[in-house]
Amino acid sequence: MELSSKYNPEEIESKWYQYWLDNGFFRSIPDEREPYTIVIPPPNVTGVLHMGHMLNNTIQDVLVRRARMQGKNACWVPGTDHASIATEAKVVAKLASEGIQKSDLTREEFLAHAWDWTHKHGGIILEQLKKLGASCDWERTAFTMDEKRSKSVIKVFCDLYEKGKIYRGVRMVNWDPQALTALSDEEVVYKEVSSKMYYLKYKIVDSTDCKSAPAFAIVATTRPETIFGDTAMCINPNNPKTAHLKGKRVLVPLINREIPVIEDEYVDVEFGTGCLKVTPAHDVNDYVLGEKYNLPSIDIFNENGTLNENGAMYAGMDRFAVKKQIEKDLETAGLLEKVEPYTNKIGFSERTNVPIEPKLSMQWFLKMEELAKPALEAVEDDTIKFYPAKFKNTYRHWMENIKDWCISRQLWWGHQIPAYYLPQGGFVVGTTKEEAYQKALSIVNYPLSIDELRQDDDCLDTWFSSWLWPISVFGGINNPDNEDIKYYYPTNDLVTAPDIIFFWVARMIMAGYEYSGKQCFKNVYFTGMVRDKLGRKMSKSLGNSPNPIELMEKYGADGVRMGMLLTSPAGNDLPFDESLCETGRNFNNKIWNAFRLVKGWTAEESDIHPEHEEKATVWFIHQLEKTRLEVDDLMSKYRLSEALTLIYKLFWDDFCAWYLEIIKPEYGKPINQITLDYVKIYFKELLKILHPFMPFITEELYHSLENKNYKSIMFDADVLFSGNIDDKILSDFERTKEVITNIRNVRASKNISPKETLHLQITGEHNADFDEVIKKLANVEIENVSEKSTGATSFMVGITEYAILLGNLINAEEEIAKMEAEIKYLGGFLKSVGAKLNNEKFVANAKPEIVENERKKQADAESKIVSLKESIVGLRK
RNA sequence: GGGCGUUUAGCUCAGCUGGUUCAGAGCAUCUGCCUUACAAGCAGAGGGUCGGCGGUUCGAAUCCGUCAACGCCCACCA
Repeated sequence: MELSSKYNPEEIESKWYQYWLDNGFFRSIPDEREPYTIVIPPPNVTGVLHMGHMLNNTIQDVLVRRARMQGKNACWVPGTDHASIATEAKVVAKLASEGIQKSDLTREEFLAHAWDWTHKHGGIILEQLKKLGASCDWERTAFTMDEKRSKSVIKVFCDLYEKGKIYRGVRMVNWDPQALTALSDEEVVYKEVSSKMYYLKYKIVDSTDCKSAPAFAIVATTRPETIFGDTAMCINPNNPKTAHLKGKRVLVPLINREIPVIEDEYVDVEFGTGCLKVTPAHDVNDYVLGEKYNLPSIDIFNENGTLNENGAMYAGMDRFAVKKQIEKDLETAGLLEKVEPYTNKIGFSERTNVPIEPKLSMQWFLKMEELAKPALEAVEDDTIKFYPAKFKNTYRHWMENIKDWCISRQLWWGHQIPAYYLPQGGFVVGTTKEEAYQKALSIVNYPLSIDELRQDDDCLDTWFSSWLWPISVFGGINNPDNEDIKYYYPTNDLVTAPDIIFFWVARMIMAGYEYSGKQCFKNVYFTGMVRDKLGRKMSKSLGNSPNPIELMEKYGADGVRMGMLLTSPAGNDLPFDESLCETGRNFNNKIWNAFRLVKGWTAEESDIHPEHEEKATVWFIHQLEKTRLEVDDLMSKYRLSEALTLIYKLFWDDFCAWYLEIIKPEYGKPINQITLDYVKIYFKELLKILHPFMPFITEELYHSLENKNYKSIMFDADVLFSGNIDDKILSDFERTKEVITNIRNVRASKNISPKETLHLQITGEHNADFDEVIKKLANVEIENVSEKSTGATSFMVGITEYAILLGNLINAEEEIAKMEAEIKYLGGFLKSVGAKLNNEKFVANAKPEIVENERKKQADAESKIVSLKESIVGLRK
């Protein structure tokens, strides 16, 4: 069969993925083997694959495949997240485009649309992951809102409520007037915006305008539209500039409502005018002041950001329109002293990108302090390890200052809060309406039918389901003693991005201890953020995000996987450039062509194993095993890109550029059978080391290499070599490489064809083991001499001199100049070594082996100079 | 404002507890090659006073201090 000189991934990739699926190779069920478990960070159910997913899932697949190859029972649980806000927003937008308003629908109708949408778009992303080669156990695919997960969430809510950890309360929340829901602090993004500072005039009650006592107090604010919610003005008691306001009352502009002047050191004397308007309903700090001084709180907004009846003449207008209008009206009324441009930071909704409105509302909260304790400890003492460890700092800081978690969201798409309100006030919590009803009956003293219970309209924050993920995917909440949870839990590694360390990672750790009494995973690998090569975040609006599917079509999944991994140290951002995929593709091609070469060889039985082949074959096994150990070490530290780079060099440089070149027979000639057997074994080993990184091409070649009926490379856990690595063989071969490179250099500089055999003279200590290798790769004849001939150019490797006879090609002047430069360099080197050795403190303080080494360096340099000088004398003859 | 981190070749990064000629790798660049596995390739080469300054030490890319630039997180003076 004629093989193309280019590797063509498309057909091969789909073929093998189907083969893996058909044979159930990703399936995992508990058995006697050691388990290895990863749960996927569930992507949004209606999302599509982006580069962040590519990186994250490639890493997980590498870890899972590696564990599987090591003979562990590897289980990678896939799934998706219902993503309340994001999904609901998409559904609302889609309905709007059809002329349907959410408010026109009942909850049931809306949810029917949402499920339709979910079924239509859901799972696309999982199909895309298959293209990448993700070896998930698809039979375990879970969804944060499927029946089992929903049951878990409700059970946990009820349990936490029973334990007194969940409570209801009026709190200042971040209100998203577009999504019509409260957001957690983590869902608010602060952005710098250029706005205006308005200086408003509040008339002082019972004052007349004169120089000593002005009639107005000036308040600086960026939000004049909120004056209708003012319930006090605040000054700093220590500020002489505002001392005249003490004990006074002032009038809110335009509506002339009287409010008191209060005093608190919170007010910054330096900032603005020293007078602060206090609007407890619409500002977090004002809210705190309001609590402290028992101020009334006037809510002036409707849920959608328009003003309510408290907004007087502006009732019904949108907050932004009011801001514009009120500026004009204040101006007209002579109550606006001035307006200045001002830059400040405003919170925006992460999901809808509209400015959030601090708003008082009734929400559900979860007490976090107790939950945080074991979770903080586990990370502090490395029970749960973070890679890179620097994220421990971030984690600690958050956990030590943890606030209660607002878990309710005013959405329909999600888990509805299992609290049921009673007709005459109060509520009960129960996993089902029936259970709640029974509880209600036990506390009310009036006749009650089940239909009179009204379930809370809100649903739970999405993260309230994802924080249970590592347990709930194994049914560990509903059935804590089942086989799966006992076997797979705690999971091994979690691979995720650092931006959800609080949202998700911290909360999973807490839920883990609360609901299993154990850590939920052992290691957390934080990936970096994928950026473009200019360092910008990838985003749809910039259009700088490549389509992963197209990338895989262009470079092959293996090529893209390699491209992603080549430069992605944990926790550091990944500046992605398509050329990385090109490198990956080129490497695939290299592997492919190495295979073509080996596959094309015919073998010849022979009793004699040619020396160069035998020696190189021994060398390569040591090189292979050395690299394997280094790779193991790097992988244990989650240094994936370094491990991959080592494998890359092992294959490209050591295997192809050196080993295959050494043993390659002349065109059309057969190769020695023993050598061929070894080459195939080595090739197979290389494929095995490569497989976690590049699953497709390795599976293809593994099967093609020999006609044996292999099952899959995925389970080939055999270890080829268990002997000791012989460092001498490795260092001797490194010297051999150096000799060969030097000879090639001579050829290049003298323009001598590789076909012309040269004569090499060796003076000094030299291990002849690899002489046959040198002869073949450098095309030389070798002679050991005590003194080299004249008319030769020479180079040194260590303290041995290698001379190539060039006859009349030699240019004595050039040679002398070269050697004199070398002598000069060595002279400088000797000087610095000598300085060290003559320094008594160095000799006294440095470790003996260091000193000994310096002595050796000195002796070597001296002997080199001697032989160089002799050579110069020889050339001058 | 508080905290964390980064700064080494044109680019992306290694360099662990100071000491092997320790200044490295890959990519990019340059030179010469279409040599029967691979031009998506082969053989070579050039390129950095390790962000600045100061200190500790016999010895600093490595440890300490300080400054600067950049990045991230937290807080949010209206």
